[in-house]
Amino acid sequence: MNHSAQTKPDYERELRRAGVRITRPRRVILDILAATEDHPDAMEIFQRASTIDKSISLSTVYRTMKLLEGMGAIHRHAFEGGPARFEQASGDHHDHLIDLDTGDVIEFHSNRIEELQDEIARELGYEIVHHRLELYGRRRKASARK
Amino acid sequence: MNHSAQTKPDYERELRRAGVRITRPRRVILDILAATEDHPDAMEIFQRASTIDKSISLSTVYRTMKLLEGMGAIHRHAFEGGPARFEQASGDHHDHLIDLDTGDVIEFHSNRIEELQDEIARELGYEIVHHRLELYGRRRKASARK
DNA sequence: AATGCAATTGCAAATCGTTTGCAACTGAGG
DNA sequence: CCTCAGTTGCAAACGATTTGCAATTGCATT
Ligand SMILES: [Mn+2]
Ligand SMILES: [Mn+2]
Ligand SMILES: [Zn+2]
Ligand SMILES: [Zn+2]
Repeated sequence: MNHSAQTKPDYERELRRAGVRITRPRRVILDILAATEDHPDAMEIFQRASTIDKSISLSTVYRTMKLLEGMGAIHRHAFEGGPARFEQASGDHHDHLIDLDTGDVIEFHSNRIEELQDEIARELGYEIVHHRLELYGRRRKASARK
Repeated sequence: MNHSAQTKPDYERELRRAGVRITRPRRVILDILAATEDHPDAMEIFQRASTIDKSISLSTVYRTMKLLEGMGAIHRHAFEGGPARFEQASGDHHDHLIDLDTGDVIEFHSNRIEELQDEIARELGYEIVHHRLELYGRRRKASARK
C-alpha cells in the first residue's frame, strides 16, 4: 500500500553493491520511482524524466526498468489493455483492482486468498513462484441497496 | 475444465442467430476450437486451420477470435510472456496455474476465492466485472502427488 | 587531475503480436 | 441465378518493447 511510514529504499547503494554504475539517467529515473505513488508506464516515466533531463531516452527508461526488475527493486504489471506499468517493490505484497471507467488502480491484500492459492497449488503438486490477481470492476451505484 | 460430459455448443447456430455469416474459414476455426482441449494461441490455431484449408489467413484467425470473444463464445488469456491464448467459453469458470518449466496450463476453481474477491470489491465500493487469477509455479520435488 | 576501458547511452532500425485499409470474393436471401 | 453487404487475403500499419552500434561516460587506476 505504499505506507508513507516506509523507509525510502536506497537504490543507489543497492545498485553499487550489485556492481552497476550510477549514471545520470539512472539517478533521475530512480528519483522518479521513489517519489511515485501510482503505477506509471514507461512513457509516463520517460516524460517525467524528460522534464528533469531533456537528453534521457525512452530506450534507457526501458533498459533501466528491466535492470531494476531483475534486481527485484520494482514490479512490472501487465494490466489488460495498456502497456506495462511499474511500481517500487519496497512495500508489502498486494494485488490490484482496476476501475474500468476511470482506469484507477486500487491496491488490496487478502491473507485468506493468498493462503487459499498456496493450498490449491499444493493440492495440484505445485509450489507457487508468483501470481497475479487482478479485479476489474466499476463503482457500485449507490442505489439505496444494503 | 472442458467437462467431456458437456454438450458441445452449436456455434454455427449461435452465429447465425447473431446475423453473422457462416463462411468456410469460420467453420474451420470453429471446428478446431470445438475439438481443442488446451489453450492455443492465434498462430497455433492458424497452423491447425492451414492443414485443413491452405487458404485461410492469420488475419482471419485474429478477426474470428475477436468476433467470438465479442459474442462471449471464447475467452482470451494473456499469460505472462507469450501471445494471447484462447479457449471455448462453454465450460464453467476457472482460473489457471501455469507450470513455469513446461508451460503447461492447469485449470482450477475455488468458490472460496471467488467469494472473497466479491467481498473485497464490495468493501471497496466496487462491483467486479471480471477478474484474472493466474498462479505461476513449479512442481514440488519431494512428496509425489497426483 | 589525467588516463584507460568496459559499461552505458541515444538513436534508428528491428522485432513481436495484432490490427487495419482495400480491392477481390462469397454467402445467403430473393 | 442476382445482388450486395459481409468477409476475405494481402500487405502495410500499428504500439510496445528490444537491440545493434558508434559515441559517450563512470569510475578504478595511475
Ligand atoms: Mn501496486
Ligand atoms: Mn482454461
Ligand atoms: Zn496476491
Ligand atoms: Zn476466478
